[in-house]
Amino acid sequence: MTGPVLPRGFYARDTVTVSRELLGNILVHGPAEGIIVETEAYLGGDDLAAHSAAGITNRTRVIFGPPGHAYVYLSYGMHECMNIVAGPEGTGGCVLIRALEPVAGLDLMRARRPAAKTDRELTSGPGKLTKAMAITRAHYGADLTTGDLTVHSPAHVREIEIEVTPRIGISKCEDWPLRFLIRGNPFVSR
DNA sequence: GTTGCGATAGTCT
DNA sequence: GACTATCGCAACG
Repeated sequence: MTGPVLPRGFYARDTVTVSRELLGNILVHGPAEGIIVETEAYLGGDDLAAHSAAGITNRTRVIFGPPGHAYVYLSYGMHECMNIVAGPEGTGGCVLIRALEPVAGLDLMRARRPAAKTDRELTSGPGKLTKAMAITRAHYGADLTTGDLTVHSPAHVREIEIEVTPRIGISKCEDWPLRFLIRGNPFVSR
């Protein structure tokens, strides 16, 4: 059960706001659905940890396009990671989706993630969730407001507590507090 | 429960 | 040619 698709305007606000408010919303791809429980903000401008810091290249061009589109890239040569372009067009901000709480299509996810020994391991990391949700680089540039891959508000809004920490796995701007997660949720990474 | 390490390929210098 | 916005397994305690 999900509410309406988040509109373009949701994503057009500043990247940190979008990162925080994405928590609790639901990523939907066909029968597979998961609540977003952990995100990271990657800013345009002087955030040297962001891929957009390299400027507009073949890989990063979608980050500088209109908000609400998917930026999917290959990490460490084998895992895909999914981001959502945020902020006004041209600013180079995006939000990395780091973890989901699976809510529908669990059997499908288990089949796609044979390495997961428990349901907690299905989507508790950026490379894991793309596998479980069948998100690939074919979704590069996909419009999340109209396509088969969408983000919905929840049918019933729940009160959540947001925890803020530094981002994971980077070697620049390591102490910027740009990782956001739902406090106490067992499906967050690491 | 934790720590350490190798795999693997696309992207940029 | 170096460097990754990671994961899973093996070897511990």
